[in-house]
Amino acid sequence: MTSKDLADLIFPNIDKTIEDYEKMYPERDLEEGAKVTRFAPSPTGFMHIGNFLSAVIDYVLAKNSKGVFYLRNEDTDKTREVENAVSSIMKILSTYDLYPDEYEFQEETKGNYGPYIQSERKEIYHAFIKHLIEIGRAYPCFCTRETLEEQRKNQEMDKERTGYYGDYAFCRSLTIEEQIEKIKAGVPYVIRFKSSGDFEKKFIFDDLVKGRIELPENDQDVPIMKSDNQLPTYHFAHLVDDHLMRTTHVVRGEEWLSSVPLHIDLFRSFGFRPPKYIHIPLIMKKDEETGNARKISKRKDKEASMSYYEEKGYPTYAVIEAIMTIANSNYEEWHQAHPEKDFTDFPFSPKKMSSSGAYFDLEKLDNISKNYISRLTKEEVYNGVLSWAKKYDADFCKHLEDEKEKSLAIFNIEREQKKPRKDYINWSSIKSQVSYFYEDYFYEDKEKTYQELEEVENVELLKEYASTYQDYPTENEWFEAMKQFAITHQFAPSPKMYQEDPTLYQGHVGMICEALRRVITGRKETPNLFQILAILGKDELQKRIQFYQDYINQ
RNA sequence: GGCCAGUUGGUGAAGUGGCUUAACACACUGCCCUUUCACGGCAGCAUUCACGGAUUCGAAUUCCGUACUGGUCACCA
Repeated sequence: MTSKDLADLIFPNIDKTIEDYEKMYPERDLEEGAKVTRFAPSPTGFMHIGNFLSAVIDYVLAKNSKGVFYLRNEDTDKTREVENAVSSIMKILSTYDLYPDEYEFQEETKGNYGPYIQSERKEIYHAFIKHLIEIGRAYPCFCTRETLEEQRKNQEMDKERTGYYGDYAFCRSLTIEEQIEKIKAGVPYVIRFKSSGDFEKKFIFDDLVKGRIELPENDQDVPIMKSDNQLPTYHFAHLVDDHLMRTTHVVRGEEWLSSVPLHIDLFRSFGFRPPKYIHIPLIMKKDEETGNARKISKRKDKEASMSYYEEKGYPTYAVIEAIMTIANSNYEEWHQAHPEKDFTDFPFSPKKMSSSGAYFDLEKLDNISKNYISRLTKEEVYNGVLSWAKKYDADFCKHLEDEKEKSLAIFNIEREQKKPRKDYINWSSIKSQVSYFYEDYFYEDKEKTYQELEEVENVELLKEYASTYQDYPTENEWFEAMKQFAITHQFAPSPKMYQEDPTLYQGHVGMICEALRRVITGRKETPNLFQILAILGKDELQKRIQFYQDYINQ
């Protein structure tokens, strides 16, 4: 009996060889230096911001070098799989214009290196495992979970390193006859990789972010194929897929760093050249309770999920910029210097990436987003809010559509000028900032509209002002008229004059403006009053003053 | 616990032996502008780079130790 017999017994129907697959998936014909990257999520239906970071980096790396960015569905753990997970991932990627060059679900972009769904690659994995068994680098292991658990406890008690290695790798020393016998008897088994490392020896490799890393060589005989569904574990799928799909750069979270010696051992067992590794820092968050940094968690932190940014209505570009800033902190500077360039043109450098965990700063995001929205045209803002409202606020959406011209005018307040107003943080925040413009919201509930204001005096004066109000072509003319109105009612035309001798006046022009602002908007703080008046118009102005009077007289 | 990595202001960070009396951005504070808010302008915000020691004419930058934080040690990725 030889290892060949064992391999044939385990995989009787596998007849393709490694060479066959090498021919089927040849080296990619790309320009010198082109990078092939992949985004390889497991279909849990949840897009973590850390995953997104790696997707963005993958994308930039590929685009930057005229390479290929592909999507691979890592669905080897069928117990965690969620329905439609991949389509929701695709949706997020496309929201941010991160279209994979290759993936399974669309004919025109289906690449030549598929299938891109791991559960459909079983045969390929089996061929590779079969080869490993034949050359004596893999073996079936019949240990039950219970015995392994027990062994681990014993190791802990003896203060030994835990795991399946050395003398603890019990099934490693089974003879081929014994192995065949057990398989024929139907004993369940996993396939383990026969490691070649020595834990006492140092293994040195270069990570593109972290630089040179020294780790112990791998001496663990890790499972590479599961017993129940015969699918590979992550480690083995990584080897087979990234080799056959000709990935040049593997971008993943730093939680994988310590398994690199295993992965490289795996690559070497086939004589393959391992890809370059880019282990990116985890995205952290300050824990409220302990004050310590901790990995951002999908259960506790709403901002861990990419869906948060969509619900809040952050413009996609703002999110990209915030993410790119984590990737390389000089991104903002670069983008300011090259405003016409796309983020994919950014010369991302793994070396420049911080190697410690980064906080994703929501305040910074707000700032980026604010600046970004301030640079948009009124139409762009309108479309942004509208498409957000379509999904999340049907009522507001209706107002936007029914009163489109007015809405455009609102969004244009203090916009078409050198330094545009910056007060919209994201699409979801806009409604509350502009609601008073819309009659339905303004007149909905007197108490609510005026709840935050102390009483405004001089309502009669405002009424009189309203009767003289007309459409002024410029702000200057409006304010001149306002000053004139102030003077005829013994108000100073400027606060300075009033302050010089308050006894001469009833007040100053600003006080009238303030009163007016409060009465017609229900707020103390608003944008430019002239532009608000221009949008509302004389009739509405008078109506609102009357509304206020009814409110205080009731 | 073993192994690995990280530690620069409130935050993200630049910085790889002298040009650093530590860049930039966010946040914060004060003043100015101003009919409110926002914008904008000006000013302030780490005499110091977790701590201790060593190397050096010279260290945030090199080395050693300590502390703290994170990662990893699954038939999960």
